[in-house]
Amino acid sequence: MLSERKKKILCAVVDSYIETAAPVASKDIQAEYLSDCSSATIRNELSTLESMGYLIQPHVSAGRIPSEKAFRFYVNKLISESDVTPIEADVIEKLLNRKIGSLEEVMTAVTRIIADLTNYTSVAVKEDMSDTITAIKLLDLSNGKLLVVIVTDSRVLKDGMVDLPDGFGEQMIMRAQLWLNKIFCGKHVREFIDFDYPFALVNDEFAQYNALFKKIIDVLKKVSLMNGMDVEMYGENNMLQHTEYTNVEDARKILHQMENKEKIAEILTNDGGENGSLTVKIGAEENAPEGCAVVTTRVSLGDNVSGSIGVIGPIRMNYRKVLAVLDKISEIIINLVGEENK
Amino acid sequence: MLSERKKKILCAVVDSYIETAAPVASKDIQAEYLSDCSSATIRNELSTLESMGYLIQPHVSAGRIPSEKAFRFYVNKLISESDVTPIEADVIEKLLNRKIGSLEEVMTAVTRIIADLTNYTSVAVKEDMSDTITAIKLLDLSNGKLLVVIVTDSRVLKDGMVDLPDGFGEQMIMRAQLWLNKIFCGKHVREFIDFDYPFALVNDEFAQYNALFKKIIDVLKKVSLMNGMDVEMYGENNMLQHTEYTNVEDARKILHQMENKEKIAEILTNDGGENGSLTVKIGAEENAPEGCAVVTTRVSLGDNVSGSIGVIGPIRMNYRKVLAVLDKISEIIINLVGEENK
DNA sequence: GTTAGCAGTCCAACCAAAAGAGTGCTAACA
DNA sequence: TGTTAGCACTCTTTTGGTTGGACTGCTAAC
Repeated sequence: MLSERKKKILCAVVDSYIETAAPVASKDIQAEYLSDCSSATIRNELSTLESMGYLIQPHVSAGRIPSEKAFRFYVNKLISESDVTPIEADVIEKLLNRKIGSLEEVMTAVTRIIADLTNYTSVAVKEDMSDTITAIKLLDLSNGKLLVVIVTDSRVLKDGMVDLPDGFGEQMIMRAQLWLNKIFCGKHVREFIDFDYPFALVNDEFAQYNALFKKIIDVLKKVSLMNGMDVEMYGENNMLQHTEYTNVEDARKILHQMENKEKIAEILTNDGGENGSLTVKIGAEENAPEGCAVVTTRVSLGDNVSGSIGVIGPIRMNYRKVLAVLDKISEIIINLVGEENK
Repeated sequence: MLSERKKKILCAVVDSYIETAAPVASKDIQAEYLSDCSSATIRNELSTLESMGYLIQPHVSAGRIPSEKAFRFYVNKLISESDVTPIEADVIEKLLNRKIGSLEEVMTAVTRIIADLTNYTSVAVKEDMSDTITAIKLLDLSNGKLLVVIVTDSRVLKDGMVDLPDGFGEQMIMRAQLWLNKIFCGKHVREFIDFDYPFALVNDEFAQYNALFKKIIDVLKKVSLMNGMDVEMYGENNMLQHTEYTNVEDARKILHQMENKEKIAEILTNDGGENGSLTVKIGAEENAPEGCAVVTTRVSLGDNVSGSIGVIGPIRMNYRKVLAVLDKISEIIINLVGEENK
């Protein structure tokens, strides 16, 4: 267990390092955080903190920089003390209130707001656990095309367009629609990832529908590939503003990691957490992208839909601010969803 | 007018610079491109080419690098001699043939293929000149929501979802649909950018429809903002691979310019060009992003729809390859569209 | 008009020296 | 026993100077 003074000094190092990105010297700490004891005392403490694994000294005549363990300690402290300053709460609220619309629109708005406010990269993931098909609608666009709309219990899946075979009149479209509903309603979207066309289902009378059905199933397959997960990301290039990535090679690597949306989505969603809970993952061992930390909050968006909102930034991130912003955002969204379900 | 030898030397400088990104010395040219005269002769020529504005000497004991004027000359020569090598044509064809689907899918596939093949950034823009509304369909999703589908003569606009007011039965939805079609069919999508809700249009009988109509018009507005232009972009991060952007600050600037999709779309579309024509814009004076060049080809996609496909890269770009790829791609797409219209 | 040769310029790399930043240790003190 | 001042020591950063090399421009000869 760390003494109070050690805690104070450790947090001072982290705070200072977050601000300046430079090794922190004993004198700095004395001047800015702990004027009631001398730099020599602080040096002693720093030395033991280093041997405990909290600090790293790049070379003998340099100050100390915090290890990932130190960041972990710092973040735990922030969260446990719920030291989440309600700064800018009203700004966020105003920004968001203007943009209420579909869930997708909220996601887009939220990522933009967070990225702009924090200057890091922001991600939102929506997971749909249910996605049982409740209806399939065929809409004749009167130009030889058919719009296929797949409705699930929680959303309208991205619709696809299909060429209408010659000689398909309104009657036949209605019949096709009936058939499709009979076959697919109540099934789960994910069942179609490896779906082979069931010729047996279609008797001779409906042979002429074959081509059409095949195409519609292709639409279903495509949709099921997305697996009920929507990922929205914004501010990737903000990463380049931060001093840790001074050479282009590093920057390239970071941006490359960001391109893997599935991976990022997994990081955000893979440990449940309660509605409104805040999680922080630091560094590659904790499964964040290399050299990065990921702060996440989870929000429940209805019975079978849940979302994660996150910020990705350098390990030397302004956690205080990020946690505050995410906390506020999740609160607003939870309220918003609550109201809607009234 | 340049002598033949000057042309040869100038192109040699550009070729070499494209390959190595380093100033080109007279000896290099002699060794690799022009062994039938001495380096001293080449030096003389280089000196006059410099005074003509084609070359730049970073310092007195360095070789020469090409100016934008030199690149202009080089590219013009490539295009006029239609020196477009048909390399990799079959690769492109195979890749694309797998992905034929809606125009949107083709756009996505095309940008990915081009970006991967060239290692630059690729953009595709689809412009729709007509976009007259031919039908508005309201689809009851049986969960209190109404799906609004707006069909134009050339495509289905992104549909929006609207809450169904209480007590709206099938009959009323049908009537609303009739009304909407009466009001909006034949109008151009762009008319709705500054559309104020015309209360006068709605007589007392339809007062109850007011709220619904307002929402639907909001959907229309949102759609018209996109102004019939679809932009697809891929490979932004490829820019970081190129040696001109060695410091992160420059890289950030470039990527920041790429974020402005509207600007990029404008660059790609603002001078017409024929079906299959190739255009190259070099540097900021020619309206490309700073430090970049943009190679564009235009394809006609039907009566009122046209597209531009482009590559954005550093001014020191491998024009030969890029021109070849774009040329082939546009050929394939033109064929593809041609077949469909048969 | 072309070329060899040479002087001249500038850059890049290297090294040494000096300055600066910070620590660790020691000895003294409360 | 914990704290502190002071100093020696280490390592980095900066500076300045030197050298070697890369190219050119010019001159004179062909």
